[in-house]
Formats: sequence, structure tokens, C-alpha cells
Amino acid sequence: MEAGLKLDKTFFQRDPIICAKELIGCTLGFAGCDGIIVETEAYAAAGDRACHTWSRPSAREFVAKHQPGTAYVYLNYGMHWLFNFLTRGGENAGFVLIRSLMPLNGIEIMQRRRKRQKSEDLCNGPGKLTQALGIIGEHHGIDPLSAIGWKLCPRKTEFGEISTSTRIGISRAREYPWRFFLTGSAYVSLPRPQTANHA
DNA sequence: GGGCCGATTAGG
DNA sequence: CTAATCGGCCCG
Repeated sequence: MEAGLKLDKTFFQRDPIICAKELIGCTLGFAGCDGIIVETEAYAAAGDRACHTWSRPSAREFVAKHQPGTAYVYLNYGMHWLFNFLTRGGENAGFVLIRSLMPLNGIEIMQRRRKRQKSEDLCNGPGKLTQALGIIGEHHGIDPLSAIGWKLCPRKTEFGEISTSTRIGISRAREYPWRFFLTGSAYVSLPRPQTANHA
């Protein structure tokens, strides 16, 4: 377990796979609602056929023109906003998709937005957590480390075990074990692949 | 302009 | 299992 994990600009100046793993346990919040990140996925800008950069010129332009740590927010299936961090470590750029949170603050607001009561159902999916936190397209391109209303805090030095699995919901490049989640957490999105292993 | 696709979700 | 719903992309 690494000590003294800091969460500043330099955190995101690394490989998206490393960032995805180390974001587990960190706190993400917006406008009074927040939670602990318990599930992430990494997407590599180069060579990863599941990454937007593979088929979207606009995503490649985003990677080239924004600083590491910038929010990459997009609408999926015409309905759900999905939230990512841009990361870039030398030649290895990419995104970290935030897939699940364990809700901490603003529970009642999240319950109202989600039309759900159980705290396990508020943020256990990438489209659910953006709805719960109120993240929408206008947040695309902002910097959560400095933007008003945003919260991004490092995790405690001691933290639970992290498991890995292949990524969820993609049709291409299914083979990479780039999903990370807090082992045994009830706040992780379903399904949990049986291929999960310790990271 | 038209057609296709998709890092999802809720409901039957 | 499927419908919902639309931005990005490619084609023409």
C-alpha cells in the first residue's frame, strides 16, 4: 500500500491504468453530493479499440488540447452522461471512466434525482453516478481540481483490497483487465465478472 | 440529410 | 430480454 498518495495535477500525469487503480478510494463530488470512488476503468488513447480516440477525431483533439485531470464528459446511448478524467503520462495518454461511488454526502439530493432510496442504488454505475451528482454535458472540459463546486480528495493511506477484471459493456478490446474495483464492495456496478482477480 | 453505433439503464 | 434516445461520425 503506497503511502502519502497526493491528488493534484501530477496525479493525472501518468498512465491511465495506474490512475484508474489509484483513484479507487478517492472522493469525488460536485455541488454538495459526493462519494468514494469504488470502481473505475482505464481506456488507452493509443492502441485501445474501445477508447473513443480510436474512432472519434474529436476525442483525439480533446486529448491533444487539454491538460491531464480535465473532465471528459459525454452522452452515451442518447441518455446517460459518463464522466472520465483525462490522463497523460509521457506517451501514454487515456481516460479513466468513473463507474461507481459509495455515497457519502448529499444522499437525499441523490435519492431525489435518482428516484431510488437504497444507497447502493444511487451511484453503482457510470450513468447513475452522474445523474446522482448532477453532472451533465456542460462539465465537459472543466478541471475538477480547481472548478467551483467540485471535490476531489485523496484516499486514506490504509484502504481495502483492489480487484481487477475485464471492462464492462464494450464490444471491442474486451481482453484488457482494466477495470478496477474495491474488493467486496456493495456499491460496485453489476454484473461482477467471475474473472475478477486481485490487482 | 440519412444511417449506424454505442464505456447504459429500467422495467417486464 | 428490449426500448429508450441522440451526439459523433461517415457517406454521398
